[in-house]
This record gives sequence, C-alpha cells and structure tokens, in this order.
Amino acid sequence: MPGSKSMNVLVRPNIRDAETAISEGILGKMVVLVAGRCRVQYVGRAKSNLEPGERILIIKADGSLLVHRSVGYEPVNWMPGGDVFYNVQAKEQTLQVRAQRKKPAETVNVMFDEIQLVVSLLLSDVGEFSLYASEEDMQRAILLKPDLLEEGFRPISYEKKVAPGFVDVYGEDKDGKFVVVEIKRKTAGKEAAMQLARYIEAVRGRTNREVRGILVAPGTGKDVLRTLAVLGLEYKHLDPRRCAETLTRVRTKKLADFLEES
Amino acid sequence: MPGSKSMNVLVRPNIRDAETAISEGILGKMVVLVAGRCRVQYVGRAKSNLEPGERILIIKADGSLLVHRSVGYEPVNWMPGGDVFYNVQAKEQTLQVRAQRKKPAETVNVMFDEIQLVVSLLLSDVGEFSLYASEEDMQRAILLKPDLLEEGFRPISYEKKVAPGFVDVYGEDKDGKFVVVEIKRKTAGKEAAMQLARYIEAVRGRTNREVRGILVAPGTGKDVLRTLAVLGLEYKHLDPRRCAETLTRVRTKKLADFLEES
DNA sequence: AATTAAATTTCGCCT
DNA sequence: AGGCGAAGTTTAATT
Repeated sequence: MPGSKSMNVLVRPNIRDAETAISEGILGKMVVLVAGRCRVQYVGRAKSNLEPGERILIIKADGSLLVHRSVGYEPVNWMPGGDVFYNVQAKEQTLQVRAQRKKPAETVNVMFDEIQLVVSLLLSDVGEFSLYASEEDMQRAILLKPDLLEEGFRPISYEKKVAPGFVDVYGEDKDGKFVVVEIKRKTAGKEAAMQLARYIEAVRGRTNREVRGILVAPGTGKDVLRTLAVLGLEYKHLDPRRCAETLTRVRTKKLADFLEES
Repeated sequence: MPGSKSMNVLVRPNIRDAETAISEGILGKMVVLVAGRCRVQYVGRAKSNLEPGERILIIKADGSLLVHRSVGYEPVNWMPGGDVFYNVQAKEQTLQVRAQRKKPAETVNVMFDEIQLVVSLLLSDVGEFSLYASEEDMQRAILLKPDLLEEGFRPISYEKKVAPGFVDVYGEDKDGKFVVVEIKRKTAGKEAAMQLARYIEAVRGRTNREVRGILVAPGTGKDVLRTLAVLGLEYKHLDPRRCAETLTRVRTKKLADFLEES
C-alpha cells in the first residue's frame, strides 16, 4: 500500500511515476511538494504567464496551491484552498497539474518538462497558534484599563455601529464629554485620521454633548498630527506590545485574585 | 564537494546531519526545505507562539523564510527576504533555526525535535513573469481607446496630483465638461465612491467649468450606486480582462500598421 | 528613509 | 452569500 505511508520521496522520477505520486498525494489529502522545471499560466481574476524555470510547487491538504520561485516571500502563482478541483496528467514528456475553482472562476496550470523531486507528506499538526499585540488586544487593553487612554476615561461600548462603520471604542471622559476612539496597531496614516473624522461627524449629529475624537496608535505619519489638529482631533501614543503585556498582567492578577479568594 | 550538487536530499536524518545540510544550504544561497515536528516563536512587530506539530519550513535564496502548516494559502510564520541573519544549531536532541532581521527588528525561531526530510536545491530560474488585467492595464486601455469610457471622451492627463492624492485619469467629454475618472479593477466599495468624491471636490475648487466624476469598475457593492447618485457621480462598467484584451489588440494593430508602412 | 496605493491580496467576522 | 475591515499584511513606486 504505497498511499498509506506518511512520507514518500521520489528523486528524479520519470513523468509517469511523478504523475502517480502527485495524484495519490492529492487524493490522500497529503501535502505534496514538487521541484522541477515548469511553465505556469493563470487565468481568472487576472491573467498571467510565467516562462519556464525551476520552481517549487506545493499542494496542501485543503487544496491550496503555491508556486514558489527561488526568492520572495510571496508565491509567484497560487490558488487559495477550498473547493479546488485538480487534474494531473502526463502528456508525452510533460506533466500538467491543473487547479481550478468555481468562485471566483480561475485556473492555475503548471506544466513540468523536468521533475527533480516529488514528496508527499501526511503532516500531523494540532498545535495551537496564538498571536499577541493585535489591534483587538489594544482594544481589550483599553477596555480593561481605561487609564491607558487617559485618566478618568470610562468606556461605554465598543465596536459600536455608526453611519459608515464601527467605532472601535466609545466612552466618556472625566468631564462627561463623549469620546470616540480609533485604534491602529501601527503607525497611523492620514486615512486613519479621516476615518476618525467621519465617525466623529456621525456621532456629533446624534448628540448635543461635546464629542472628542482620539486616535490611538504607536506613532503617526508625517502630516497626521497637523491633520488631526485641523480637524480638532487628538492623538494618544500607545504601543500594541505594551497592551499585550497589560493584558497578560491583568489576566495574571485576575488569576491571583481568584486563587486568593479560593 | 558536497555543496556543489544542485540537489541534496536527506530522509529522516539525525540532528547533526540536518544541521550541516541546512547550514550549507543557507550559506550556498540554495532553497532549503525541511519537513519535521517543530515549535515556532515569533517576536517583533507582534508576538506569536505555535505549539509543536509537523510543518514544512522553507528558506529561500534571498533569506526569506516560510513556515507552512498542512492547510492554508498563508504561512503561519514567516520572514520576508532581505538582510536576514540565520543561526542554525543542534542542541541535544533539537535543532534550532533562527532568522533575525534589524528593520523592522524581529525574530523567527523554529525548533525541531524531529526531522523527516531536508532538501536543498539550486533553482535555475530566469523565466519572465507577465501579469495582465491590472488596474494599470485598465488605465492604459482608457488612454489608448477613450471610447471605452464613453463616446467623445478625450483624456488630458493621468495620475494627476490633486489635494489628497492622484486622479487616475483626467479629461473632458464631448461637451467640454471636465471628467475625473477613478478606476477599480474589482467590485468597487463605498470607499471608492468617497475617494472619487474627494477628488471631485478638489477639482471643482479650481475651475468654474462643470466637473463630472465617473467611477470605472467591473461592478459595484450594495449601496454604491445609490451613494454615487447622492453625490452626483456616475458609474461606468468596465472589465479589466476586456481592457487587457483591448491593449493586446491595439498593440497588434499598431504592429500591423507598422508592417504595412514598411 | 518615508509615504502611498495596489494586490489574482487572504482571512475572519458579521449580517 | 456578500460586505467590511484587519493583517507581523508584502511589494512596488515615488518623494
């Protein structure tokens, strides 16, 4: 039973053997690696052509396909996973791997005329992935410790829907003024300032109370501070990493409190 | 001379041999593939942790690093290529591959406790990559055949700088009214409408002539047509693929004319 | 070096 | 199923 092994390796196989190995790998929901000389054509949302050269083709268990050149973070051609239909067939001295999906309608065609390596693998992987210091972490940190924004700030709601979209955090300051907070996890450009301005306008149209707008980010682009000033908005420096640490500290403290109470 | 071969394959190597093969692969600017059980930690712009599991590690000739799980288009961890410093070392029964760069300061740490496969390859690849049906193609198509936008349209300039950014195409219609064109290669959302509105405002502030705004795209989002109507703007359906074909046709025609003249 | 906008963006969340 | 926004977005172009 060739398909039951967790790893198959073919070094410089002939076209026929490569065809079989790749087909079985895809059918068996394995991860398939192919190294060889190929031409690649894509037709779908756009259209592309890649002239012959040596690349690495990866087909994953969910049907996703990647063609990688020898440099670059991004694949030169690809197909995201999902409902992808594969067709693998030897044609004389070439091997064609075609990936096709319906929505959006697109096709990637990889044509090998030389194959150096075919590997198929069954990867056993249930390890959890955790990411810290996202924009959501910053939001949660402010909600848990509002003083991170400013002393006396009290959150009322978050992800509140207003005219064009959602306000990240919404609350009031120590003087009872409404505060609209826009959070960015990295240096904020003028688009962020404009976004906040639009939210502010929407909120001001609904209340007679004074409304402040605060852009929270680890930094600002060149003219952003001036743009904010012109629009009557404010800026508060806040580092996403520090927010993540704050969250950890709060969680730890909560745990300590819990243990103490027990 | 082990480093001079164009492909090395190690199946289930011990830690020491894997260390050597990976180090030499990186030093030799080869593409290195490693399949094995690993834990991955990232610290930099954010922070992440990936618990142990079987994955594929790819290190490319330019120093870029990818860690791929068995599913998904995107790598779970990565490092873009450039000035990346690598450290590969065996520690008892584990193998650590660390990638580090200065700007931005970040580190990816891949720790293997089991290695199924190590492959290093020298990929010979000079094949040209061509992409059609980009937004730029749409712009060029309109400039070459202005009737694609509307009968009688005459372009004056493109990528013209106005207040907040650049107008894609700028011209006048058969009645002498100014026309500002905003191009989107895919379904246009309300952001596109807003963008066009801002450009229109900027242009109107500079002239007494009537100014029309046309959003060009292969489709529109839900409320975009109504938003455009409210703002006094127009929509013109145009398919990026058709634009690309138009370009090809024009080029072919130009060539035919040239041959005829000769 | 900083900024801006596009991308076959992908991905997740929510209506 | 479509709309919306975030992403360790990356990448290329322009100042």
